[in-house]
Amino acid sequence: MYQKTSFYCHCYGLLSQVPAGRVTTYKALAEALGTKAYQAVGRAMNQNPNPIEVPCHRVVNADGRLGGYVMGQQQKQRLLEEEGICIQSGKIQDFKDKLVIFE
DNA sequence: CGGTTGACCAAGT
DNA sequence: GACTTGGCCAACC
Repeated sequence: MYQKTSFYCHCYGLLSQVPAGRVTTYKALAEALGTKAYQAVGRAMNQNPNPIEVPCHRVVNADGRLGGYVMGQQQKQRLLEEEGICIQSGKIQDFKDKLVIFE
């Protein structure tokens, strides 16, 4: 499993809790981890050791933008739309409505 | 152990 | 709307 760091492990764990058709933000993940290392969360996704088990394409910026993606935002956007998320000009529509917060 | 980096965030210009 | 500045924190060198 993920034994790189508990930090990364948490990110993947939380992310795996996000159902299809929903999205989360780097901020939400970091906050759920009890930290403010938003960038660190993004780093974990970039290092993404297992893009299969971890739907990193469901993670977006706090503004509702797609942010980045290993395969490019184009691919990320397409994947999200496939799950029922509407995106326009690289921004998610009804972003807050689809946003998932970890409690 | 100090400095740089980064799929970020927020506020200011 | 775009760009700049400051801040945050883990990972890397």
